[in-house]
Amino acid sequence: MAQSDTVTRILDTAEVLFAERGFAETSLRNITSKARVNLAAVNYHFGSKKALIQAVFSRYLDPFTQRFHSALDELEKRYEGQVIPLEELLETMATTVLAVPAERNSLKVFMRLLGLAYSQAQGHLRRFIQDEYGEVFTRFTELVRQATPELPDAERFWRLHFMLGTVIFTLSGLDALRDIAEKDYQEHVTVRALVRRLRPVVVAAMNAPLPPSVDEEVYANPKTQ
Amino acid sequence: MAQSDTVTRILDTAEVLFAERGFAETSLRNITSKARVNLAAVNYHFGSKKALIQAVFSRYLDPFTQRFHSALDELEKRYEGQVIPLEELLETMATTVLAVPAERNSLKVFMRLLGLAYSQAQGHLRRFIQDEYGEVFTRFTELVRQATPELPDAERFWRLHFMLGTVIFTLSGLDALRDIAEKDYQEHVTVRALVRRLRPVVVAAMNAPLPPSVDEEVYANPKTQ
DNA sequence: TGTACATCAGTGAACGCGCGTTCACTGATGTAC
DNA sequence: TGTACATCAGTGAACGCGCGTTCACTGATGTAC
Repeated sequence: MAQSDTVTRILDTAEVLFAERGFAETSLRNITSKARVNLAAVNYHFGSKKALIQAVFSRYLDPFTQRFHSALDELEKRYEGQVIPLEELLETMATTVLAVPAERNSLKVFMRLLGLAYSQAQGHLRRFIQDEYGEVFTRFTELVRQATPELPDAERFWRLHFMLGTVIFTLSGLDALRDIAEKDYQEHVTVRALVRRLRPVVVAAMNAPLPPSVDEEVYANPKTQ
Repeated sequence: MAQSDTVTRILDTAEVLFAERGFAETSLRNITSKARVNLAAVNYHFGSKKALIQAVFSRYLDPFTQRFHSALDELEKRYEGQVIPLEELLETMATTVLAVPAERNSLKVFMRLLGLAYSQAQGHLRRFIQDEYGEVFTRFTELVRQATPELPDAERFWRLHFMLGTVIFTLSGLDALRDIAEKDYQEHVTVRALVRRLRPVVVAAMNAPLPPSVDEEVYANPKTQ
């Protein structure tokens, strides 16, 4: 086994198992036996299970942030100081998200991992991701701010997270949802088809009318459609 | 300790710990020591950890489905066979979701649990929820179908799940998001305030224009806002 | 009213098991002189 | 060119620990006659 093929095999196997069952539910013995690698190799190469989890994320997020920064650079150059439209920003993000894992056919895995990062306990992981990759997200939200000057800052913040929820929830639960959709509507759903469906929904959501301020709020007439 | 106060204490403690850290990360020893109850009591009263997890869900979902059915009955009576507008349906669902846990001040816990049900491995849990509570969800989606006749069935299916993602992701990650929002925008966010923000977004998302069919799809002119 | 027995909630201690991690070790390859 | 030593990837076996579950038991309350 040449000069750390082992490391790659551990990462490849770990990301699949983590995505399928979560971090706590996946033991190092699961990983190493499936990867046909010695149990002690994980601790030898990564130091600990925590560090392995972080390494799995880095392998996706490092190329992602790099590409996303370049894509945003290009966009800024193309618009020469003019405001970049929201659709362009969303499109660029979608394209980058799709491009990265395409190299190893596992967008699903990437999305499941992101979903887990948010929902699983693993406080260390949220901190790690924020520290290492928070910057590119900040850059993106600043551009979104310029593209949506009419939105109050807090409203924009919440709507971005609403949409983040939509995307992560849908794509990370894709397998289960796809099974239902296939059974009920006889259509096979690709990730790209889903992104096509997501586009108008996300744009409409970001451009939705502002909620009434608290004192204006009244009981809606139930007869108004 | 009178006639199964113990059961209540176990459930009260378990739901909080499960919501905070997930199922696998919460041991029976965590629960029983915090609830100041004997370790063996969980297996005595519930039979197993799995059954305890399901009991925690039933305690929320039983009253929820009951109230939701009544609310839908009332709505159908009020509209006497006419189509119930989408806004009414969404409003009714929101009201019911808010009403149930209000009785014990833990909407947050309820939402975290729902989020976990989707994202954690726990296959038994998804099956349990589908079997026990699938019916009311089916009834609701049928009413939504009547309210949105212009949407293709598959499109409606996906949009409902997009919105489910938004709600579950936002409310289940509420604490973390609230911390950020409070720091950056100096506003304290209540769940009710969030629901107020969610309303127009969800409506706009459901009413978004249909995506172009695959053959119509062309590269958008980057200059069009 | 009294006694014998059954039921039930709860307990304390132990069970075997799988976990992440550690440690002493091997054997191949690279480096210094 | 040859030898001694260092470095490095990888290994096999064991470590202690916390886990869910089980089991024999207690003591209070209810029921039958």
